[in-house]
Amino acid sequence: MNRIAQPTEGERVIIIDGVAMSRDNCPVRDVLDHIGGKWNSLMILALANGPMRFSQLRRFIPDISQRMLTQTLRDLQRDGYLIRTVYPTQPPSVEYALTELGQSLLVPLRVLVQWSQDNHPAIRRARSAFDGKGRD
Amino acid sequence: MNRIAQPTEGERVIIIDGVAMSRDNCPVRDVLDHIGGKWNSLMILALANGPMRFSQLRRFIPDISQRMLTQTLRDLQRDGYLIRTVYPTQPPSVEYALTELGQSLLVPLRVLVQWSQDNHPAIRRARSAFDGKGRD
DNA sequence: AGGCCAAGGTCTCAATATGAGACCATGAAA
DNA sequence: TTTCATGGTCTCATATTGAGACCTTGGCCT
Repeated sequence: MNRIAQPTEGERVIIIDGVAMSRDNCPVRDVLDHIGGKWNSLMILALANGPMRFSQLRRFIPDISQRMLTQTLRDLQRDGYLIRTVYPTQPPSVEYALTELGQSLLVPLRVLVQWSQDNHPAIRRARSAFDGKGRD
Repeated sequence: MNRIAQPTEGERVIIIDGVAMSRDNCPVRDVLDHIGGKWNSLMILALANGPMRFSQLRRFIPDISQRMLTQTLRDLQRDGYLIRTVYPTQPPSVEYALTELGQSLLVPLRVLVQWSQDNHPAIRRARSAFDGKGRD
């Protein structure tokens, strides 16, 4: 479960559960850094039950700015999580849909969602306990 | 799998897989926003196989700044994922260890890690395909 | 004795990321 | 004729993060 390898003299790269803790050459950090973005995983979940258009997503996630919506969609498209289809209507409408890769990411995301629901009360308790300790 | 409820006249809160897309009153977004931070989930994974001290973590995750290390640890402690123990040595040493809550978060995180490993090649392919499309 | 190092931080300042909001072209609806 | 919706981009203000100096105490080396 924990391995240590030394690529060059004196340097050690520590790997836990397949996660190299140094940024370079670590698949997991590469993926995590992207889907860990502020809006990315939420966007995947938003598209979970069918394609959506730009403005639709905007209304769907009310607190995302148009700027970040564009950028998040581009990032996810670049990584192959979704496809962008432009329909030549007037004005053109654009549809975003999950790819198979995107769909498959739903599985681990749902595990996380489930965990969050189950443990949210505990987290809230911890938080108020911590914040309460400030006073005396 | 998809429900719509209206808390106040005209307002609609859309819920997918238990994730309300509006920020407020959504347990999942509350949790996700925190563990989705840049260093948070990585830190949990770093502590997966035993407690560690501050400087140890710093060496472990070479590209985190001391500032963010402190802050990330505080956040995780606040949410109850880890405990901070100060040993009254000279100079004092501080140990960070996962709580039960933190340990339990390892389960969904590992699912995500597994997925990342499995799908990293596909993502890299998608990325270079996308970037290649820029030229002509 | 003087200098350096490590412990676990905090403080300041620069770089980067995000948010708020104006703007754009088009065509349909009012 | 003004207005709206489409899917964006552009600019500017505000967060968030990174880089690096600084701090205190004691041990080690010379």
